[in-house]
Amino acid sequence: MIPDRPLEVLKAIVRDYIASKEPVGSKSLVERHSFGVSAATIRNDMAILEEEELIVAPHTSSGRVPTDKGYRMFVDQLSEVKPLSAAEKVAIEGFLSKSSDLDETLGQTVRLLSQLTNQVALVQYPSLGRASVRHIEIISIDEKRLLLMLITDSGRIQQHVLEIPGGYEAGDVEKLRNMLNESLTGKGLAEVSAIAKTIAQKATGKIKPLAERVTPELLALVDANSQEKILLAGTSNLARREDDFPGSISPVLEAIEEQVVLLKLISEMQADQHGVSLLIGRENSVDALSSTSVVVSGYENQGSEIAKVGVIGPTRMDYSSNIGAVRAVARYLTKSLGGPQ
Amino acid sequence: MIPDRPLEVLKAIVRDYIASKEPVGSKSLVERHSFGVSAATIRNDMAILEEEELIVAPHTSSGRVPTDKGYRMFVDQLSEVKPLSAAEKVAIEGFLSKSSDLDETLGQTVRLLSQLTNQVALVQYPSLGRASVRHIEIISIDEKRLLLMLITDSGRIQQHVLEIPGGYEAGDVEKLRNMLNESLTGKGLAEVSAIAKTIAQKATGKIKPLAERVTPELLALVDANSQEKILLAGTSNLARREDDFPGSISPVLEAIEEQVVLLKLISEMQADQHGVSLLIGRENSVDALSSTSVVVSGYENQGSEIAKVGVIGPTRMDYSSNIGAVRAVARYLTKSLGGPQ
DNA sequence: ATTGGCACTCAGATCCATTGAGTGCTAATA
DNA sequence: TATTAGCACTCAATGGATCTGAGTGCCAAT
Repeated sequence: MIPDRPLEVLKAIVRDYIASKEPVGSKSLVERHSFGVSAATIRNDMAILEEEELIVAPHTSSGRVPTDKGYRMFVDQLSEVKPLSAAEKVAIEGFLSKSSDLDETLGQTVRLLSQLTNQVALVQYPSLGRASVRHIEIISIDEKRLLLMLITDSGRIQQHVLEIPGGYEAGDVEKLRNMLNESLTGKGLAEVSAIAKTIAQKATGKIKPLAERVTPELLALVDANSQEKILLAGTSNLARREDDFPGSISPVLEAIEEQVVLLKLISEMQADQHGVSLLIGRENSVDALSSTSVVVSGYENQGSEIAKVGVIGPTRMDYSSNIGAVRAVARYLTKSLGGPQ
Repeated sequence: MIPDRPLEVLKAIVRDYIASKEPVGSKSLVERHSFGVSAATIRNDMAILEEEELIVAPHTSSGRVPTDKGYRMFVDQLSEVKPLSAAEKVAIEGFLSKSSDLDETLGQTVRLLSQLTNQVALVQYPSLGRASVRHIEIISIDEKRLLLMLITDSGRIQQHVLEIPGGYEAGDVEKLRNMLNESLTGKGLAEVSAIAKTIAQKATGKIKPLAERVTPELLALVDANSQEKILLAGTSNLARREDDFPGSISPVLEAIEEQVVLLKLISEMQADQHGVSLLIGRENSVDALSSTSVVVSGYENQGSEIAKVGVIGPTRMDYSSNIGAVRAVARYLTKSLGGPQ
């Protein structure tokens, strides 16, 4: 176990390094903080920390820099996160209270979070594994085209335009719609597939061809729906911190734009005591992201967690305020989604 | 006017510089191209070009680099653009022929173009100044909520969830919907505002409160609809060309993420003989974009241009192939939108 | 108009000495 | 045993000084 003072020294090193980007040495430490001991003593403590691989020296005879493990210990020690300023709270309230449309809400959220933290922000679209059908609608656009809509109880609306080369009759569409709604409303998305197929088979007479045209598209909608998706904002915030990345930032940006990778990453993260979870540096498995940290929190709808929001930035980030911001935004988002329910 | 050979020299300089990123000197020019004259002669020609500010020397004794004006002359001379490879054509066909949903189509387009060109690609959502209402739909979601939809003839679908605190009756909704459709279908979006207001006033009895609740939201939808919007893809492609940007790329990325700025920029661009228009370096008025060039082309729906697609990249880009790709994608996009019409 | 010849320029590479923040170790001290 | 002062040592960074070579501009000859 690490004794007390060395732990304090570690915290001081992390804080100073985050602030200055310079490796921090024993002398500047005793200057900036009042440990009540001399630089030599601090040096002894630093030797312990180095032994434990919590800090490392970029080269012999230079200050120390926290390792991933050091950052990890730092955040785990973090008992309280920096609370948001009043102005920030107002900003959040203002932003999120406006609209009840899911797309808009998420879009605003991600921009808000990126401005709040000066990092790249991300919002995962609600995963719809557990969602269910609220309503299915079929609307006539013109003689040969229909608009098929799927509305889920999480508020997500998905639509697709269908060509009906031979045209259709309004009455048939009406009937089909009623059939679909009767059998599918309230059902989980996972069940839709099986049920819809039996409908297509049960359909008789004039309705049959229409049903056979529509149901596959409905399934496609369900699929598209359960396809995970991430919204990003503030990519330029990463670029602004260019020199926190050895070599070039471009591989980092590439990795972040790669939805699949990001999704896998955040889906594996489990919330900790603050309701926030984070991956520091190489704790994540993506090579290009080895000098970034990810901070995410889940947001909920109807009491169960449906997806995540968070930020991603250089390992050398202000964990305290980022954790605070992510947590706050996740809460407000939950509220905002739960509200109009 | 610039004589013939100097013009050829300019072209060679541009091409060599684009390929090598090194200022190009007289000697390497005569080596790589067969002008049939000596380096000294080329130097004379280069003096002319420099006189005309088409090229410039980074420092006294170094090769020359094209100026914005030089690039401009180069592209204006460009009689034919590089045709796409067969593989690229296949890629375009494959990508775009799939879906008839506008959102999806544009999303695919922008990703495709960014991959094709290795630049940042952008697609402007159709401007709806000239669009008209195809259909208005009101769908019941639950006892206290309605989904209001606006479908325009450009295929764009916009929706918004409405809270009706006091609840509503299905019949009233039906009536209102019919009223709205009767008076608004086929009308231009610009006219909707005035007409919708009179409907709210004409409404009587039970329908009146509902109408008064719905029409403002409808107007909001029209507004949101005519609000211009741009889709981006491949931001990391810019980062990969970091060293084409003096100082840092981050201001460039910031400017590009600033929708308003970009919109203004591309809306002012007029197509040239190839159906493509471009801004080179400082030809655009955005300071942060002074070392980027923008290549855009309009795409059409129903014969009239509705919006633009294009790429943005460092001034030192391969204009020929980028122009080719942008033009091709714009054409396929037009076809793809026009097709299901 | 073109060319060979030549002096000139200057960014970039290479080498070297200097500097100073920071270290690790040891012996003295509380 | 924990702390400290003292000191020799290390090494990145800094700032000349020098060298090199690609490339130029100009001129006299063709």
